[in-house]
Amino acid sequence: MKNLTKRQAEILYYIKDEIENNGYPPTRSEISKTFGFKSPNAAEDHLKALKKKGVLDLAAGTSRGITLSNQSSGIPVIGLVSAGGPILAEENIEKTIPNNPGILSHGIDFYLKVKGDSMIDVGIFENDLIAINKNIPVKTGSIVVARINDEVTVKTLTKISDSQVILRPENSSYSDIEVNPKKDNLIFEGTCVGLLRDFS
Amino acid sequence: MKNLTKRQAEILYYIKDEIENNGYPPTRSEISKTFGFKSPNAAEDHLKALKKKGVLDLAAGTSRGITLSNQSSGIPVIGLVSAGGPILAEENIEKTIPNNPGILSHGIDFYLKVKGDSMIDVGIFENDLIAINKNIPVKTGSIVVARINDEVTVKTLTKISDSQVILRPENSSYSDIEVNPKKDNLIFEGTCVGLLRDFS
DNA sequence: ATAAATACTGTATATAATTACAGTTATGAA
DNA sequence: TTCATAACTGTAATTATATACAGTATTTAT
Repeated sequence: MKNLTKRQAEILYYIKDEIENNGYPPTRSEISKTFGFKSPNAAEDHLKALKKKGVLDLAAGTSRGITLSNQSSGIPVIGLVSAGGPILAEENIEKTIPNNPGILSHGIDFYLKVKGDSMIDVGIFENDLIAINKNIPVKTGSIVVARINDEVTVKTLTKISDSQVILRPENSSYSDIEVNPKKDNLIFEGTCVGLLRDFS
Repeated sequence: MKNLTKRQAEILYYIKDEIENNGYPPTRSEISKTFGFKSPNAAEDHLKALKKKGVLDLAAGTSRGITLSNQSSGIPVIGLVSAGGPILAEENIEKTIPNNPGILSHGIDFYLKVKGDSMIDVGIFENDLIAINKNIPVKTGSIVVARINDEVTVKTLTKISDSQVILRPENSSYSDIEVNPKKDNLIFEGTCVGLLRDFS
């Protein structure tokens, strides 16, 4: 996705929101009213800019003819995470799947494709997609996505203090992972809020 | 949902389809063109009838102002199935959750809330929602929803013939269920195409 | 330094869209 | 039989909407 300006992002977000709430996109006038524009042409200009950047499409001569591109309406699925950069970096996004507000009780920032069998005792299997929320504060008992010295892992958080964090694999063949946040580089990427499995 | 006429169901389905494909609902003219009506008022009449029956809502003076009710856009979640009637009977529907075309590779007719632990070895846990497609022909190896003498169960289908059907619980503590379709009343309600779990 | 992009105001217009009113025909229920 | 519902045709008017053109001011790349 090309870099959107702050204003453009606001407008895209508003359109997304309107579609979620009303079931149909806003008109130029509605956009203008919301943002306080005195001319519908301000909205028109923004829509053209957003179209140019590929985040939406406009059907000519069609009222409310705004379609969000999959990219901007979908939720990214993260496969293997490359070392270094942020988890949501373009190179980590395997695909996007349509957003479904209301399907889970918490918001979903991304899906992570599960590797390995370290969580099978709680029914998380290889290739399952776990739904991650980045903003819920991590707490003991939650299943979290943690990055320890640049390696991304999914575990149950069983203890968290300044000097010791314990991450538990939910599989009796594995042992707890102890991390000292003062020595190791530990980042919590989010909390698991749901699971999606496709039998195909 | 009040009983829709065949025509009304066709029109509702078309609207649903348009929203899925375009991202916005059709106009009266577009509906009329699709169904060959010579007057946009035919569509208007249908919309009013559908609104009266509660399956959609119309925003006055608003182009494409059609919102599908949750009931008609969502997918039913089936909790406990009462004996007798069809699985999708109103009384079995616990709630509906928004439809998300594209989230799984097969269509979803309903979700079934899992009871018991008979499928934990394949990661299906109590209270998980399994996504069911009614129309995929059942085959060995699939996880199916079967109704045996009016009791609904989820198992792996391991053998199917005229005289013997074997349903396997995926939990080493349970034994295979053998059914003789000639003697017992066996109905396949659908095939499991996915799984949804909400950590809340 | 200059061009291009961003972020608007202001005006105007063709046309897209809703929606009312007046009918017709058929069907099933009271 | 008569009334309500369903399923349309046909016309028309108001208003909702897209969208072009002409500007202005600011910021950002080159």
